[in-house]
Amino acid sequence: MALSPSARPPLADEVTAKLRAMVQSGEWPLHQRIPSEPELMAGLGVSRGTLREGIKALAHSGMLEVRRGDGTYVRATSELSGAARRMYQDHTEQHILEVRLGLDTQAARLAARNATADDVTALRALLTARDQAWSRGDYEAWARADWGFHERVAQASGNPLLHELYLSFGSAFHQDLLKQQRRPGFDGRPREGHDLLADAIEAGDEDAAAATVDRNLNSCAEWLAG
Amino acid sequence: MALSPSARPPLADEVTAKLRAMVQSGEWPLHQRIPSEPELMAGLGVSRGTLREGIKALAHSGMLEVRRGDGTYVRATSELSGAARRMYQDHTEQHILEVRLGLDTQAARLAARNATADDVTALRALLTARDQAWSRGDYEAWARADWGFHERVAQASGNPLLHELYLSFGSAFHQDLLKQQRRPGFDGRPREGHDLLADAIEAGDEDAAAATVDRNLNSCAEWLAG
DNA sequence: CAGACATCAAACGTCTAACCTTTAGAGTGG
DNA sequence: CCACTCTAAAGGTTAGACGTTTGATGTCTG
Repeated sequence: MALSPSARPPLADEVTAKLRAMVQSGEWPLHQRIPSEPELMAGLGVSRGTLREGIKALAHSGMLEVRRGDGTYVRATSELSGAARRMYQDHTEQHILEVRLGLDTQAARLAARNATADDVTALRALLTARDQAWSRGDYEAWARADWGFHERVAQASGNPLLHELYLSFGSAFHQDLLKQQRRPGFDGRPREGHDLLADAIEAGDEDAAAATVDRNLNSCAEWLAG
Repeated sequence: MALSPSARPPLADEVTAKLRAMVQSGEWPLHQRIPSEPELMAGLGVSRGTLREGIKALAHSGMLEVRRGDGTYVRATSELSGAARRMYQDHTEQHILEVRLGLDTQAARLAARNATADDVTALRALLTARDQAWSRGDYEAWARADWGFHERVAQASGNPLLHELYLSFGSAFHQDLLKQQRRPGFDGRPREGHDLLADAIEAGDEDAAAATVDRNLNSCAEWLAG
């Protein structure tokens, strides 16, 4: 009798889901070590093999990193980032930049449509921080602020999917950013582009926002090629 | 002798890589069942637990589907699709469409820049097939041709990363397409938009190509909202 | 006291072997 | 021809054992 509410989902999948929930809920913070396998076995009431299947699934997707002889650490809060990072290794800088251009342009357009006053305030603050960091030669802070600005634009788009995609590709984008900045003669203070984008977003001018991003990244592409 | 170039990577990871290679190389075609666990154990020379870790990693990413009591089947050729599909469940139709608009627009622009004569020929052929399918009321063929057209544009962009991303999101995009077409009053023959896009690509007019996609999808969005 | 080295315990990596549950398909009887 | 039964195959799960790596502890030496 099929009364059986049975057809129960594989235990290992439940384990995977529970582990993912622990990470996404923040109970296991980023960069921190999670409990050892024996502890989790006891806590979840499953055998080691089952538990390891769950762990490895998340490890493979980049969310966890398992270090032999040491422990297992949280490396990302989303599962896309792992796959995205792996894809990156197979593609050139130019192709990455082209994809980013597509996402960035759309994010800017939507941000112009949907950004709140808080969004605009945050964007302005990040631009100020970016400028100050450059002035005092703090490259790391500069990169963080620059990336923070772009990521905030994606968030201001009001589209969670776009935002998450952007975050997932973020690590790679950010790497490119760092690579750029180390080139001789790079000037990290092109306020024009970023300020214009913030202006367009605040004004709600979608076309201007999109055009600004387009101009910024295209010049960036030329600079890379040159 | 720790010079050891050793520090060999986990065996399970090698297994995962080998399985992925089998799928991506096409040796294990889509929708087909892969060898059983005992066979793979013998073939790869690893224990069942190790093998299962590799399989489950790919299963979790959506590339394989493991059916208890039956076997394991190939469900996708990329690992992004699984994560992408999962993300889809958490987002609305509108947000999906917005992301697609960003990717589609960029694909069209790049296609106008890089498309070969073969690309254009293929695009024209797909449009013809699309039109004919609509005429004879073959919805499935219509959807297939329509999706094929868009996917071919992404391919013609000459950007493998963009193409792969597009393919990864393809299943979900296609689902939306089918949902649309079932609405009463839907006219699947808007040749204008698609033909104009093909024209722009053939002419190498980037701005026109991007504008055409923008117009098409925006009207589509309005139609969905209305 | 500082640094190099030896040692140990903890944690993950892998293997073996068994038993359970589910599934698809062959086989059988109506 | 259909429905039922039965069975072999395949994956699901568990248990225990041993190997390997890593980080930390402790000790010895200069």
